[in-house]
Amino acid sequence: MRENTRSRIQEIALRLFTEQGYEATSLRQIAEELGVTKAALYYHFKTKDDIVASLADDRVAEFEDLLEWLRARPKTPQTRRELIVRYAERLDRPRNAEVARFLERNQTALRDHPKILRMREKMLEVVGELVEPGDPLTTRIQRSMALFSLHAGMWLTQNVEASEQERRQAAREVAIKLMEA
Amino acid sequence: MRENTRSRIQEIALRLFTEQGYEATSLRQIAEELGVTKAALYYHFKTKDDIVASLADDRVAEFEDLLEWLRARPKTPQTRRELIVRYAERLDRPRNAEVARFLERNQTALRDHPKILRMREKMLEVVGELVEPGDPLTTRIQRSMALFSLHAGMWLTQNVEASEQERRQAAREVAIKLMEA
DNA sequence: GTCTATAGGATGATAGAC
DNA sequence: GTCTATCATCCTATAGAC
Repeated sequence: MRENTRSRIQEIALRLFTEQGYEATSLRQIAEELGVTKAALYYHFKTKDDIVASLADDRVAEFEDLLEWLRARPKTPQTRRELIVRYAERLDRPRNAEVARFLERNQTALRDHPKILRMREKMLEVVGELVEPGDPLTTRIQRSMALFSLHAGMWLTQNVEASEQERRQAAREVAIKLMEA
Repeated sequence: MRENTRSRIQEIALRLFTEQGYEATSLRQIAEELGVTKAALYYHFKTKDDIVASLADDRVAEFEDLLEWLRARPKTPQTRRELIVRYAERLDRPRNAEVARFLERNQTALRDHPKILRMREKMLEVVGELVEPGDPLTTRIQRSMALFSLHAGMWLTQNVEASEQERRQAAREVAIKLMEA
C-alpha cells in the first residue's frame, strides 16, 4: 500500500501527460489525483523530469532489446516480418502503448531531455537495421512507415465499428505488407 | 515596415512553437526575438491562443479546399493519386509544412482548442473520402498512411545523404504506392 | 513518507501614458 | 503601435516538523 506509491505516481503522471501534454500538467495536479501534497512527490522523484526519465527508461530498454535481437539475425524479409510481430506484441502490453504515445506526442516539449534523445537514436538505429546501404530512399521510408503504422493504425480506426482485436489485426497486416517493400 | 508586424509575430511564434512546443514557448520569448515588449504583442493578438488560431486557420482552409475538390470527383484510384500530388504541392509551400508539423506535434497540448478540433475533423473527413463503406480496415489504414508518409518521409530521411528534392520525390513515390491499396 | 509553509521566479494578461 | 508598470496566478522546488 505504501511502496507502490512510486508506481502510482508514474501511472497518474503518464495518464495526465498523455491527455494534456507534459508542460500543461503540473505536479499539483498529479498530487491531487494521488491524494497527497506536491511535496510528497519530491520524496519519490527528485524533479518533474525524473518522472519522465523513469518512463522513458522502459522504452529505451525495449528498443535496445529489439536491436540486440535484430543484430543477431540476417537482414532478410523473414527477420523484418518477425520484427513487426515482436514489436506489435510489446505494444500490446497495456502500459507500453501509452508510454510510446506519450513520448511520441511530446517529442517537441521534451526535445532536450537526454533520455528522449537516446530514445530517438535507438529508434533510428532500428530503422537503420531494416535497410541495406544500397537500398533506395523509398525503401527506407516505407519500412519505417511499417513500424509506425502499428501506432497510427489504432488511432486512425478509433471511430470505426470494429473490435479492438480486429483493429489491432488490421494494423499488423498493413505493417507486414509495408515491410515487404 | 509596421503593418507586417502581425505577420512577423506569426513567423517567430511558429518557429519557436515548432522547436520548443507551444506551452514551453512564452510570450516574453517571442517578444524578445521580435525586438519589442510582451505588451506590444497584445495589440496584435488578444491572447496566446489567438496566435495559434491564426496559424490553424490556414490549415483548416487547406483541408476544406481539398475536401471540396475531392467531393466533386469520383472515388477512383486516379482521384486518390491526384490527391497525393495536390497535397504534396501544398506541403511544399514553405510555411505550410511548418504549420502542419507544429499542429501535428502539439495536438496534445492544444487538444481543447476549437480550431484544432476542427482541423482534426477535417482531416478525418478527408480520410473518409478515400475509402468506400465496404472497404476493409486495412485499406483505410494504408490510405491514411499514404498521406502521412508525405510528412514523415521528410523527417525519416533527414540524416540521409540526398538532396531535398530527392527526398521529396521519394516520399511522394511511397505515398502514391501506399494509396494503391 | 507525508505534511505545512514558503521561497523565488516565470507566466499570461491589463491599465494607462506617449 | 509600442511602451512602462503592475496584477494575479501559477509553477517547480526546498526546509523542516511530525
